[in-house]
Amino acid sequence: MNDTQTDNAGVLPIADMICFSVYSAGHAFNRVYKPLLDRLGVTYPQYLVLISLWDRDDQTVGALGKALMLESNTLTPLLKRLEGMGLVSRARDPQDERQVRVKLTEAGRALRGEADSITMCILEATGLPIEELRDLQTKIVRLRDHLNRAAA
Amino acid sequence: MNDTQTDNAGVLPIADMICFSVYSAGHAFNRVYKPLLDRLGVTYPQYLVLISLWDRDDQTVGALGKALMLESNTLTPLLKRLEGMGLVSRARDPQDERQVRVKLTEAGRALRGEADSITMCILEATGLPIEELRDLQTKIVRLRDHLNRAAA
DNA sequence: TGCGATTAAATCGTGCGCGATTTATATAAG
DNA sequence: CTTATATAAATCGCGCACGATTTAATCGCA
Repeated sequence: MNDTQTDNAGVLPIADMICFSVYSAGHAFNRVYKPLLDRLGVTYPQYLVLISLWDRDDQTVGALGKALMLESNTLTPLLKRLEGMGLVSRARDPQDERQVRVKLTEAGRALRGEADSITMCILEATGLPIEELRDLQTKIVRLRDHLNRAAA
Repeated sequence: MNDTQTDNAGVLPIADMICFSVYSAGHAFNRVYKPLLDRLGVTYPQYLVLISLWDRDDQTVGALGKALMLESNTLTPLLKRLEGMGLVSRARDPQDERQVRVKLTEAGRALRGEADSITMCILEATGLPIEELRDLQTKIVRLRDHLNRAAA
């Protein structure tokens, strides 16, 4: 026991905690994405919404929330910002007025052309080969799904 | 090409993006931590500060920021909240008045007793064996450090 | 048909995270 | 010494996240 201060039995140093690794890795991704997304004028969560709509246009707030694992209290103001920028439109579904359908505008579709180069920059920045990233991705998803099941 | 809408060449579905896995795994950790930390009355970032101080008391804002990879604009208000709760004290260093030294109060030290059971709950919630978590942790740290180096 | 229960978004308040800037102190160079 | 530079923290503004609540529309069922 040669700790500088106290008996550390039990409590891991922060650097060794997997939750902190995930937490700080999220911040690190943001730092890499920021300058790339600044050129599009969108934030990272906004970019995720665009990706989701590029894949499937005309989704409800709820469907977007399910895909991104976010609630309407997060998405509603974010979508209003995207609408304000002219990248998406929001309108009540006439078939079910409770739902709001989100669609890409022409400007929103146009940004899709930038996505591939951004992805390449990110892959480059990870410094890891693609197979390793895929493997890591699979493991993190498994971890996340376990956590979400435990939280429910 | 049997996509419902468009030609998806190049843009991965969100679910397959490693950045999104990390992003959503961070949220998942928070969801598991929330009810555990609520009983202590602290948030997850505040808890990280406490862990850092339990390991080494009497740190400057800058040192905490380095450990947690956060800036003073994030830490200062957070530390003021911890001070308001009576868990830490903040005081200018007489040797260098630019620096603020953060120390645990008796109440702050007392919370340390709860930490082990929280860690056990989290490990349990991951649903993964300890060796696998350690391996995953190492890989995520490597990814994070690559990203931070690329962002710099 | 009517009315309670359910569902979908939106609203509100709090606490991060961070870019940009400011304030205050310390250090270095002439 | 004094002035320029560097460093540490704080301040300000904005955009997430999310718990709790509210509003509005639909569904279930007698």
